[in-house]
Amino acid sequence: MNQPTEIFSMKKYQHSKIESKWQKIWQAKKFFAAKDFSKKPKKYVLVEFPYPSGEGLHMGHLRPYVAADVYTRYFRMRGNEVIFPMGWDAFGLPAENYAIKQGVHPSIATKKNISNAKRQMQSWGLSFDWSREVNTTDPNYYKWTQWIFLQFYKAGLAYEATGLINWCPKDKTGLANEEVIDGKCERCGSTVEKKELRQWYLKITAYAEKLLEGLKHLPKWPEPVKLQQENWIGKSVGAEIDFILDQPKVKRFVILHARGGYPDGYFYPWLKRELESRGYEVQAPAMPDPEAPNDDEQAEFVSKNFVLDESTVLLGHSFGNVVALRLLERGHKVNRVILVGAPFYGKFLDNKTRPTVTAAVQKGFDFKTIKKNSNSFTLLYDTHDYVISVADGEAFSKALGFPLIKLRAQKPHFMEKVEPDVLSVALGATKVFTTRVDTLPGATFIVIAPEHALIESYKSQIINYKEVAKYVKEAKDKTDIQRTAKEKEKTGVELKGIKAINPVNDQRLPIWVADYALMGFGTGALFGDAHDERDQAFAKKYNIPLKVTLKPADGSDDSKVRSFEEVFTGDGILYNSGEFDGLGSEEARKVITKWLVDKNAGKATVTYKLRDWVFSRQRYWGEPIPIIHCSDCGIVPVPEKDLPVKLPKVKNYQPTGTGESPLAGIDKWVNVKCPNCGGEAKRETNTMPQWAGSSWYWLRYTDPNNKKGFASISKQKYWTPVDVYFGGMEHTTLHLLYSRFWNLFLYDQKLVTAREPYTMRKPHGIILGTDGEKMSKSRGNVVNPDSIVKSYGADTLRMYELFLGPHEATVSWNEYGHIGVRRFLDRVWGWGNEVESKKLKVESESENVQRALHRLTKKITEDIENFRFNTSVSAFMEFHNEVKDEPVSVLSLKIFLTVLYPFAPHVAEELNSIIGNKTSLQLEPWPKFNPEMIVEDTVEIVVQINGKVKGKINLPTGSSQLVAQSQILKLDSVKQTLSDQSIKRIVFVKDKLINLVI
RNA sequence: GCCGGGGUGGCGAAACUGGCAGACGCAUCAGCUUUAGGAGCUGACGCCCGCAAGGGCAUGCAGGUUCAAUUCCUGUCCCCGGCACCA
Repeated sequence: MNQPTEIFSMKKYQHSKIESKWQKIWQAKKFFAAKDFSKKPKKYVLVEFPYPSGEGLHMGHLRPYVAADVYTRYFRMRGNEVIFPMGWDAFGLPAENYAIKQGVHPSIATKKNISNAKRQMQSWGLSFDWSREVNTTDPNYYKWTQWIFLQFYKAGLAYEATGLINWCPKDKTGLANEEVIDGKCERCGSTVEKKELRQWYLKITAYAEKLLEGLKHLPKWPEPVKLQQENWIGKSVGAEIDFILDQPKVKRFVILHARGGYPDGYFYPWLKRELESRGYEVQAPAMPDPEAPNDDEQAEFVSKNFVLDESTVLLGHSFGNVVALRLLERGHKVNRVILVGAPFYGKFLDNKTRPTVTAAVQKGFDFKTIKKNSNSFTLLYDTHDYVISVADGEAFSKALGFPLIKLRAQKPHFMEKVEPDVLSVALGATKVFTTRVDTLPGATFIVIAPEHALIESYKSQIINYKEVAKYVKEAKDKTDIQRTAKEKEKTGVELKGIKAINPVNDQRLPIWVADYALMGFGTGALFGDAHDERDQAFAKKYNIPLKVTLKPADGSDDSKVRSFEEVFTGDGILYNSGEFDGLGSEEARKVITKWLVDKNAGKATVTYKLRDWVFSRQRYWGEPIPIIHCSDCGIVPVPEKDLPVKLPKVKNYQPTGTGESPLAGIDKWVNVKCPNCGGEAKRETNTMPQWAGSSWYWLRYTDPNNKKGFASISKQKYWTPVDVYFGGMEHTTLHLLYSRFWNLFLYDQKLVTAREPYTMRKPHGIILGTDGEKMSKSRGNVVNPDSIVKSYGADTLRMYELFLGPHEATVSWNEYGHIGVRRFLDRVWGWGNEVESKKLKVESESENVQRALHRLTKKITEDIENFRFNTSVSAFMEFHNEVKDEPVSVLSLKIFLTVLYPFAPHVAEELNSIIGNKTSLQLEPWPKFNPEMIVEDTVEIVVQINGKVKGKINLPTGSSQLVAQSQILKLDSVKQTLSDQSIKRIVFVKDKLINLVI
C-alpha cells in the first residue's frame, strides 16, 4: 500500500456517502425492530431518553447512546432478541419558557426539537427500534401517566396537603426535595425559598423500607449508586420518647362524657386515675339525660356544680364537646379545651340519626366568645371513626385556628377503656426522637423546631410568648440556605412557663425553640445532652447546664470529656444515669427502650430522611393532574373513561407566580360537572412534575400502542426487567429513585411483573470541554457532535468517544484526539481495499495473522461484556499495526470487520460489501475464538536479579524452571552481576519471569 | 464535618487474581516523500547523568509487608462527586 498508484486506484473513504447509505439500508431492512415473544433469549438494553431541547443533543447524550449501541449490536449478533428503544421526555420548563419568549406553542417547539434530535441520533448510526418510540407529551402516553396517578390516589398514596414547600422564584413553581441541590433549584440555580402552598404529594415515604430493601437484591448495580440512594433514604433506628409537660398553671381537669355515656364508661375512669396519679384534680360529672342530652341543660348543670377557672382544662368526648363550648359561650374562662371527636355538622358516618346531637350543633357556635375564653384548643380525631368524620375536625380547626390532630384510636371513636393518645394530649406529652436512648438520662434540655405545634397549643402558658413568636417568624422567613449556613451560630429562645419531664428521672427540663431542630425529621423535637456536638454548642452559648453520663469504654482518659473540652459522641459506659449506671451504650439502648415501653412513655421506632414527593407544579407544560374538586363531594378522581385529561390549547400560559397554575385562569377548562353528583365543580389546575413521564416509560416500550392498558402483562413478562440501564450519575436520587418507587408500587398492585425495574445500572462519567471544564455555552467550550460527524464521520465520532477513557470516568475532550481515530479508519479503509485487490486465500496467510485475529476476537468479546470499550479501540489499532505488512486473506479481513462492526458499523459494512459479501454484518454470527490459538509457541521471560530486570530470554511456552535456569546463567549481564556471589534463592513464575536472589 | 470515587509522561490513558510501568492515541521533534503541506510514510519521545555502553530516579507524599508493589497494609496531602445542624 506504499505504492501511490494503488492508493489512487481505489475508492476514497467518503464517510458521508457510506454512512447515509448504510443507515438507509438498516432502516429499510428493519434489522433493529425487536420481536415480541421471540424464541431467542431476550435482552432489554435501555438508555435514558432525552429531553428534546432547542439546542439539540450534545456530547453528554452521545456517551451512553454509543456505548449502549455497541452493546446492543454485539448481543444481536450473539443471537439475542434485543430491545433497544428510544423516546422523548418532552414535558418540562425549557419548552414552556421558550414558548413564552418566542410565542410558539410548546407542542410545536417540542415537535421540531424531537425531529432534530431524531435526525442526530440516526446520523450517529444508533440502532434504536423506532417502531416503539414514545413521547411523554402524547395524550395517548400521558393518559396512562394520569391513570397510574389515579392508582396512587386510590391506594391512598397521593394526597393533598398544605404546607411549607420549596419554591423556585424564577421558575415560579414548587419543587420536590430531590430537586433542591445545595439550597438551589436543580434546573435554574436560583436560591430556593419557602412558600406555604396547597400541593399534591406522592407518599414515597411509605415505600422507604421497600426502596431500601430492594437495593439489597441488585448485585449488578454499582455500590456507590446504591449507597447514594441509601443515604438519601436515610434510615435512622432509634426511639420515640414521650416527655410530659409540667404545666404549673393547670390544676384540674373536667371530663365531659359523650351522649349515652356515664363517668364510668369508655376511657374516663382510666384517664381520671392516670391524671390523679400525676397530682391533678379531676372532675367527671354525671350529666343529666345522658341518652337524650340537651346541651344547654348539661352546660347549666356543670356551670352550677363544678369549678371552672383559668387553671382548668376541659376535656370533652363526642357530645361532651358541645357542652364544653357552651360553657365558654356562657363566659367561663378556662386554661385549655381538648376536643376528642367533636361533632360539627350533625351528620354521621354510619348514617344513623342522633337527633339530640344534630339539634344541638345546628344552633351553631359563637366562636368569637369561645376563642376569647380559652387560649388554647386541641382537636383530636380518629381516622377510622364511624360516627364523626375528620371533616368535622377540619371545620373546627378552621373556626378555632388550631391544628387538627388525626390519629388512629384504639377503638373507633375513642371507645376503648384505655386510649393512650388522649392521655398524651391531656398531659401535653411531646414526642422526641433519638437514635441515642442511652444518653436520655443525661438530657438537660429539650429543643423543638420553630414549626412545632407545641408552641401554639401552649400559647397560654408560655410567659414570653411574644418573644417566642418573633423568633419563630424569623426562622420561618429564612431560606434553607440561611438556616443551615455552615458558620451560622445556633440560635434559640426558651419557652418560659412550661417544662418537660424526663421520664427516666423526673427531672424538669427547659424547653427551647431553635431552628437547628428540623420539623421534617423525626418528631421535630429532640433532647439535648452533653454527648452531641450540636447540643453542647447550643448549651454553651445559652448557659444551659450539661451533664456527662458516658465515659469512654476503652478506659482512655475521660477527664477532658467531663470538663467539656471534648465532645464525646461515641458509645461508652453509662454513669450519672441512676439505675442504668454501668451499662454499655448498646445494652443501655435496649434496656432503656424496654423501660420506656413498660412505663408507657415511649417506643422503639424508625425514621427516614426521605420526604414525601411534592408532585404538583404550577406550570402549564405538564400532565394535568386528573382530579376534580366538588364543593359537595370534595376530591373526585376523573373517571377512567374520561382520560386523558388533555392540556387545553391556549395562547397564554405564563406562570402566575402566586402559587396558582396558569391553567387556573382558563375558565372554560376549569369549570366542569362533578362526575359524582353532577353539580358545579372545578378541575385541579396543577400539573405533574417533569419526572412523572419517565417514571414508567420503559414499561411502555414493551407495548407502545396498547389502548387497554399501559403495557400488557404478557409483553412485560417477556421483556422486563431491563437488563442494562445506561444513564447519568445525576439521576441517582431523582429519576432512578422515583421510577423504582413507581415500579414497586405497580408491582404491589400486580400491574407490573418485575419487582425491580433495572437489573443492572451502568452510569457514565461526564465529558468535559477541552479546557477540562464542564461544557457550557457561556464558557464557549462546547464540542458539537454534529460538526464532527460532518467532517470526520459518525464512525470516527463513535470510536473516539469510546476511546476517551473508561465509561464511568470523567474525561475531557481533546481538540485533536479524534484525528488519530480517523487516521486509523483511513488506514483500515486503504488496507481493506488492498486486501480485496490481492484476494489471498487463508492458506497463504501467516500463523501470526491468525493468532492476532483470535487474540483480537477474545479481547473485543471480553471488553464489550465488561463495558471496557476504550481498550477495544486500542486493540483494533494494535491488531492493525501488527498485520498491516503481512499477507492477509479476505476471510480474515471479514472476521476483523465483523468484530469492528459494533464500533464503526458504517465502514465495516462498506468494506464488507467491497470484499464481495452480500449480507449485512448485522446478520453475521459473532466470531468464536480458539483459546489454543491465543497461546504463543515461545514466550519472553524476564530475567531479574534481586527484583531488577537484567535481561530477557525467549523460551518455548511452558518451559520448566530447570530449562530457564540453565539458559539464563549463560547471559553475560547475569554473569557480570553475579560475579562470585552465591544465589540464595530462585523465584520462578512459569512463562513470566525468573528472579535470582543473591 | 460525614459518605463515595480518584491522583501514573507535555496530554487522554494501558497494565489480567502482586510479576518487564507507560500498550494505544494526541501533541512534539527528526528524517523520507512532495511544487507545496495543517497530507502520507519511517523513526525518536518518562526524568536525570553520560558521546556511548551503561547507570540512577520514577505511578500524589511518608512508611510497611514481599524475592518482587501502580496493585496489599498504615498514616498523610490534594482533586472530583454526593449529603450536610437528620437528633
